[in-house]
Amino acid sequence: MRIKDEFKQDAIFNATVKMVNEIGFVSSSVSKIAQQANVSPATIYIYYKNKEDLLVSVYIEIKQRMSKALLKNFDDTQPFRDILYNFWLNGFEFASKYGNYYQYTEQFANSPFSELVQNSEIEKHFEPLIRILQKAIEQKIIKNVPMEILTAFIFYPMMIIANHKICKTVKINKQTIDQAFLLAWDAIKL
Amino acid sequence: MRIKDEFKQDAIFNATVKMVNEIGFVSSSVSKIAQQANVSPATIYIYYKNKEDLLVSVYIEIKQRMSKALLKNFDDTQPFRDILYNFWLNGFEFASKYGNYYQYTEQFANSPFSELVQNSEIEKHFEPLIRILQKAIEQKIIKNVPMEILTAFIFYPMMIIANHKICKTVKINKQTIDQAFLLAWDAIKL
Amino acid sequence: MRIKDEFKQDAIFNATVKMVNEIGFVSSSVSKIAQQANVSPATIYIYYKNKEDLLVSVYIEIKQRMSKALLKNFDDTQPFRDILYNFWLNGFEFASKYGNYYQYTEQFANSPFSELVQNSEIEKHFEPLIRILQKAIEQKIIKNVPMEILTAFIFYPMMIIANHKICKTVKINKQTIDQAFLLAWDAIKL
Amino acid sequence: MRIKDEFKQDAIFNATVKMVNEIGFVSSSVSKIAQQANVSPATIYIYYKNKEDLLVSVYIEIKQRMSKALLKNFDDTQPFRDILYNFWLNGFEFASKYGNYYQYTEQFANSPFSELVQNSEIEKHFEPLIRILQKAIEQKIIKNVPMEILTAFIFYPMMIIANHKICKTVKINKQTIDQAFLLAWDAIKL
DNA sequence: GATGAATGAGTGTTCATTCAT
DNA sequence: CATGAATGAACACTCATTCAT
Repeated sequence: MRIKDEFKQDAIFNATVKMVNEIGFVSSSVSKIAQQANVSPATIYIYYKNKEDLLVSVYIEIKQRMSKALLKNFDDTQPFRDILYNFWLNGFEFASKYGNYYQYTEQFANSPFSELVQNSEIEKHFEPLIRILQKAIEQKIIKNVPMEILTAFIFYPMMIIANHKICKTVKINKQTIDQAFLLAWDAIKL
Repeated sequence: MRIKDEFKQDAIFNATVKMVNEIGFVSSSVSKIAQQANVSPATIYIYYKNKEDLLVSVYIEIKQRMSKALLKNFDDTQPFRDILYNFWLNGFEFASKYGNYYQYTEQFANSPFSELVQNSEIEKHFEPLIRILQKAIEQKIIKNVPMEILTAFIFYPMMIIANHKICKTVKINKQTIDQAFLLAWDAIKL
Repeated sequence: MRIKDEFKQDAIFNATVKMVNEIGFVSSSVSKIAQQANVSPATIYIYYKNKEDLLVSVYIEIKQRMSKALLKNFDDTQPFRDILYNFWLNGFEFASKYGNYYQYTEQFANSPFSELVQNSEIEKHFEPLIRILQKAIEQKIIKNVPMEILTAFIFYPMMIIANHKICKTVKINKQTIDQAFLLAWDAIKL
Repeated sequence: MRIKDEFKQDAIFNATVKMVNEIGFVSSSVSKIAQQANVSPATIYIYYKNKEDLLVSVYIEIKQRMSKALLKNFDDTQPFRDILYNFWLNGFEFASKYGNYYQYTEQFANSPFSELVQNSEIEKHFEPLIRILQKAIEQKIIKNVPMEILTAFIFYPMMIIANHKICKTVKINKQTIDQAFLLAWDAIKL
């Protein structure tokens, strides 16, 4: 018998991201994705139970790659501010390289599909960051506010600014990235 | 000729928001919306050119109501910080009252439909706020960074935090709202 | 607005019977039926909730026509044997005229769909016959055995013999019909 | 070369009968049957040319087992009535033991597949019974009517009554079986 | 012999939209 | 203005069958 073709699975993954980016969640049909991947629609159902499973799986995969990228060179022996800054730079690098991944996750997260994914499933990948944030609170480096508020000022502005849609008018460069980081830092620091 | 029934148009508006909230953009079909509005599918085509027109119109309408709500009691003779704080409170009040509106805009903005709406069309409603932000920059009250960066630390965190999805674990109350405002303020202030 | 086209509904009914007769339950798809009825597949879903509803509705309709035909000239003031003989003749007449109806019911009854139809729903149409059978038992005209056994010797042999498939070798005529009735009569009479 | 695995073939046979009984002819797909038989779909195509061949072969196999069961202890030196009674008892025993076989044949016989099977192919197994029926006609023990009419009063009522579906209200026991036999006998006897 | 991967053609069903009233 | 009937095109998904191993 034939063995499962790793190349095919990858083609389906890429086709899914591409289609969702180009024509959106609403219009991305299984057959269009299949066509983009140069594969029969039926083949998709070998690798994924159904369309929902496909979309969710792609989302989780992206989130994993994302967390991996954002935590690159993560080193909790460094000063807290440096760790955060490194995280910040990683974010912009990832967003500029994989803007399409980001767009996919945004569309997914703002659809009812998102309820199918355990939030904890996603967040566990960011656990190291959460931990040093908590430590920084204890060491009175940053403000003692709920984690959700902290991330609202670190994570989301970064994503918003890095997202290419916003950046039509503003050129993103080292200076803007540093400027933005300063705002984030001022927001949270004690 | 009879005039278009204001009541029916409103029913269609509400049905559209409700359906998108309940079953998402992907599954919201014209006939389902019509059913929810107690109206024939054909009737929708009297008020809107097609489905796209319906979705876009609803989006713009919501954005208008939103800007109106956020700028309530806007008074540019007040100190800048008070204006911003008032804006902040309005945001949380709106989000708690009209979470469904917010969810609709999020789904819409993260879909390719959003490209059909002139960004300026939306932003013009927030023009008063933009103006006082620029004045505050000139007066060296806040940091001199691009407007997009400023809003990324004022507008988006507010929306994120106010959005009920986030608030499963954290109870939103006057204290958290004030805490969050402090972070936003520290982020932008000089 | 257009009103429901009685002609269309009839065309769908006939197309369903015809297709099931020609290519069987297994192969009769909604689109084939629609094509046969000169109608869009979508149109069928205006008149019937789904395929199952279509098949069941057609079955019930046929059964109603069938019972009506079999009980034609039913007159319970006549002698019991005459009533039964009349019923018998009606059966053969119906089968010869509407062999396709019979074939449909057989395919339906021997499929899992049959469980979707209340047996009582069908049997109630034959209630007059059941009543005179019971009276005949009380008057000691026929054997006192369960109703199911009686009908197994009246109804089913008639249907089997009348069914055209059987009759490839045997020519059905007045004589065979009378012969068969004699067997049925001898079977049940006391 | 390995020889075809008798065990596998049997598993496919049983799986086919089981699936058709559980979900009907219409929904019984090759892959579902394969899964039920713990076998790859491709394996089925080693033993059978195609799906049609599978269904037909299973039908013929069942019919063979059936005729064998019904003619158990067949002894044409016995009196005709005893032979028939023995046949009758065998029928009920088989039906109670192998109701699923019976259901399969009914679904098959009432589908267009049945036309693929030579009727003579099936009937040849019942040839001994046919022969003594003819002898009984010559000996003026039973009525001189076409064979199809005779069997319509012997074979079909037995099957109908024995079929478990009918027997929801009536308990089948030795008494009912004997009652029913009496009707059959009265029907055909001279 | 046996298998799971692979697929084009088909399934039942819903879609956005138009039409006749 | 308002409607439900009507539809071709598309939907998600499964089918019988073949292929490479």
